[in-house]
Amino acid sequence: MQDKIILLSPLLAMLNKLQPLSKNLEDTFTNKFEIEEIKKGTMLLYEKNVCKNLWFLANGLLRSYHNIGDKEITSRIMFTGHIVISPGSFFTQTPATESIEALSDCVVARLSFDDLQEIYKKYPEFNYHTRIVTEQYFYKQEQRLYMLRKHDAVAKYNYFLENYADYFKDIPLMYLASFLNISPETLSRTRSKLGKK
Amino acid sequence: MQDKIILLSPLLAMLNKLQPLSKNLEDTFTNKFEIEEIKKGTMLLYEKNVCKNLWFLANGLLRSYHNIGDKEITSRIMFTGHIVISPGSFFTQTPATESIEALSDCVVARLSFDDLQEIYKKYPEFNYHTRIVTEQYFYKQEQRLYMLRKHDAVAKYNYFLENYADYFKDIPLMYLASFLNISPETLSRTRSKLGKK
DNA sequence: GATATTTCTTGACAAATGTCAAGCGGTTTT
DNA sequence: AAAACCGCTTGACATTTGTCAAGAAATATC
Repeated sequence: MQDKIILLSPLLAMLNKLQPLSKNLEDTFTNKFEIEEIKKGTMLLYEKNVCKNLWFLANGLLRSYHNIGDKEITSRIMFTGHIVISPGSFFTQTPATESIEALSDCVVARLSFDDLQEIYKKYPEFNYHTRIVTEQYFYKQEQRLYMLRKHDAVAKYNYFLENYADYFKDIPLMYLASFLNISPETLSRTRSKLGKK
Repeated sequence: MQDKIILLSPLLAMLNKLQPLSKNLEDTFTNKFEIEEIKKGTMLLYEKNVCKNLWFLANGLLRSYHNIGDKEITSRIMFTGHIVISPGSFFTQTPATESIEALSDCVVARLSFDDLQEIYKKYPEFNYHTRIVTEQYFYKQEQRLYMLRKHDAVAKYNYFLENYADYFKDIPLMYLASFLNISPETLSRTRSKLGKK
């Protein structure tokens, strides 16, 4: 339990900063989470399954991806401190169109959809927090769209450098390429053209 | 006032379906809106200004766009029944990176950011509704991202046909091209290749 | 209804990116 | 230590898309 509070503290701090949580809410919220340590390569969600959990990524790296033909397209990369779901699947409790995989050993805190609904029921004021958090993730996604619309690989990579580079220190370039929606070869050439910044 | 209720009725119906609004909340919410009839070509928001309003598009077509060099990139197209904001700017009340323009004569209902905050203050239960609505717009955006990651113009156009075509009946193809992140010429050739479906 | 303006299409060409294949270098495995 | 594996780079080439330009078609304006 003590461990749980420590692992969840960044999440709780963020929520309390938005608007202080009552003691009861904070306790209930904390209790519903289950801590899991998962190994690199573990699947958190398989495509076509319903995303029944939300995870707080206390430590590590995750990616979501889907297959097109024989290729894997990485749709998102998630870092320590992120709240992780497959949005369409979690919100509507319908089958996911993507899988979620651990890119490193991770520590995650898992909260089920059903438990979250119970929290909403008992503590309707929690909707305020999740509204704000959803808004934040929403416009981050908007920025990502902005990047993908950039004309060429150089523009995308420069935008990436200015806005995401810090997060990608430990990530294989092949996933970065997929994140930028370009081939690994194009990324490699772009980097050498720009002098490996 | 009667007009206002009629114009807002699809929005109110949607919200009431999520969870019935109290009479007071529904009245306050309705009262804060201002109806505006705007002509094709009117700007609702200019880049670099703060998006201080949310609009319910009761009738018509809007687009948001930003300039890259001497070109306009259409980022979104919004249809009758949509809630319209510039997300990053509205949520954080910071300057917008996009402009919003009427593609046709429109009827919009305008609600200011400040009035919305007052509603949240007086009626915290309204956070439930906006949480759900934000979630919905969030995963719609996710699907849009999915489309933009498709390999080539044919795949994008086919995905568009299956998922968006109904909405785009009255929209010049040049805006559709921008929506798909391809040039108008490529869209034209793609359509003729596929037999103008 | 004639004219002007805008949008769409088509062609020719250039540029960017993807694909396939080979090889390099580091890490892990046995 | 050798072998196997994985990610990265580089080259050659094919494919796709963008760009520029011209004309056709559609729409708006007077």
